[in-house]
Amino acid sequence: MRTHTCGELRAEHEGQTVTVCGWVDTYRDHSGVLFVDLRDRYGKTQVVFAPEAGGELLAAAKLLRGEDVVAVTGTVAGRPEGTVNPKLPTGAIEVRAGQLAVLNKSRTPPFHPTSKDLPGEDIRLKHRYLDLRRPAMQQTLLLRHRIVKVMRDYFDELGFLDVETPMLGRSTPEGARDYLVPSRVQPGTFYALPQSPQLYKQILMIAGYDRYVQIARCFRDEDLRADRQPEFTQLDLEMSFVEADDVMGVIDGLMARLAKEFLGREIALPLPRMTYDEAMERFGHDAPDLRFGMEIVDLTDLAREANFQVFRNAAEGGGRVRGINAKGAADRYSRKLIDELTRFVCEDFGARGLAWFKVGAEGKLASPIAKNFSDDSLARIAGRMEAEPGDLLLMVADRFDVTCKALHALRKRLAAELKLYEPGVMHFSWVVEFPMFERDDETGGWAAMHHPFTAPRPQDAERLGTAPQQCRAQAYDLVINGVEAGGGTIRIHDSTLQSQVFGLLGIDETTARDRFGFLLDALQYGAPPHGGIALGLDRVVTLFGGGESIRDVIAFPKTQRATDMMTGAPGPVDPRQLKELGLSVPR
RNA sequence: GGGGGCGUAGCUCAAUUGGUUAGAGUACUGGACUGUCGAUCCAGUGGUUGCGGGUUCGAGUCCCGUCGCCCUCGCCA
Repeated sequence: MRTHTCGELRAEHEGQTVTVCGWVDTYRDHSGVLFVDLRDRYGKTQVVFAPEAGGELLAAAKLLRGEDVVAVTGTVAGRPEGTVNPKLPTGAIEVRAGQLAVLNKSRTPPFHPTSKDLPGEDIRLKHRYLDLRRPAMQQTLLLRHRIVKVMRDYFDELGFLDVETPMLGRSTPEGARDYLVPSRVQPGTFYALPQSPQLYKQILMIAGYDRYVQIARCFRDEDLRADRQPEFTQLDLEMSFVEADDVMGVIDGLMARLAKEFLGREIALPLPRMTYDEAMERFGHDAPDLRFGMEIVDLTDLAREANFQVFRNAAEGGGRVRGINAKGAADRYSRKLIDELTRFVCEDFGARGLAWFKVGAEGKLASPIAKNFSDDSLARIAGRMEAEPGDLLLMVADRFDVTCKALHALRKRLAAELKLYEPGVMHFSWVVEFPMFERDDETGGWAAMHHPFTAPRPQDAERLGTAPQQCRAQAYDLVINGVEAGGGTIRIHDSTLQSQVFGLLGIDETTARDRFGFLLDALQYGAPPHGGIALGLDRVVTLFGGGESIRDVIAFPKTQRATDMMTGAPGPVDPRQLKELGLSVPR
């Protein structure tokens, strides 16, 4: 139908007869002559309807409106002097129309894809077919395609095998809430959509497919965020006969290739690594944003000697007093703004208060609470925090985990407000040696921090029975710009050890056999040491595209209430369908 | 489940302290215009101020409830 796209015609095509197809982007009717910018995903080309081609053609063109789909046959011509448009790649030429076919008239659209005013996201989602016509969305989906292509090529070169795993699996109550699919054939039973292909890929290792990779769709029925959708995509991989270093090395190589391809940057390998404990100590979070400093400083020992009760009580009660130094920010934060920061850490992160000092001209700390400290004490705090005139010092005294949450949130917020990093910069790193277990607030028992198949470090295996809280896992998270881009572990390949971990997690033998019997069995038939990782593809694309929300890198995302505004999903079903499935819905 | 923000014309937004007939740009419709490119100029259509209730002489504005979208805490092995 078409001979060229709307993005490819140049001066060299002058004189050729061509047919271009696309959407009417804009039209400029000068009565005697009419211009139409025709748009497709490759670009825009100006089409001219002039009287020489006949009054009938011009009359037909006058009826064109935005988003009509047309085919135009005409001659490529250089534009008259002074009318070249340097803003368009095709701006040197135009197509002098000889024929016009209106392939499909458009209703007046609720918004125009190239309008400068972006409509609200709900409108964009409802009319996603219009939103996806926007050049920015098309570029993003192209970026996503190219990233996936680089990934597939990379893993193919390394001998990885792409294997598909089932979408209809078995529910495992651990972890996130499952999406369930009722079985018609066996009423009252349910499949679960995969939260990840975790168990299948381990089985593939046991089956001898020593390098597996998959771009896998995953499902988790939890509340949504800007970086969380109920269905999302993972780059999932697993390797046999490897240690953590090997898996991280493979991902290092992938990140280097992506950085080179999409940022035009060489990044130094191996990517920097930091232990979980160090990350919590220095940044208060297991996915620290390393694009800027403003590290957390511990003041607990100094607080113990201070007269300030809040600090003293925290320090002596087993808590911690820690702070951050917002360099040069004293003038930027008025008393009112600091009150807002206080409200922020208290209401959102459970802190009981926010202590602050502004560093004056001679390095003297000024604050409503300064009177509670001796000059010597203040000087030591200033020294510890490397305070200089103009700095703003912020401190939280509380349980360790509360200081982590509050200071991490503050650090993130201040960095954004103070523009502590360049928008285009990307920082890649690993956080390693996560704890095996964390306390489950509901049951009071132990819960797996990553998942129940994670192997402890060899030197920690014997502490499983004695000091589980001290066990560190062979786990590694890839962190990009303070975002957890992916995570993985070396798995347990020994059924005895696996049973022991299940036991610690309060999964008794009967339950374990019932749910994971196939895995425990498989582990007894020659399971190689293995491990892997999964990257959140949507997040990776968002990061490389410089966006804010993963909804913008997903063609058809869901809203915060997990609905699809275009299709209306989820929706009610016919009672007959329920009956077939043996289901009844309470009203 | 909790906290916060937003909701006014198809779209993007405005509307002073609660005060007369809710405006602008754009889109759309009609007209003018033979080189524009965010075309321009003239005219016009277009409103249950998300929905429901309340306070008031009077509500887009204040109060209560509710719905929707977004951010966030919890949640997310």
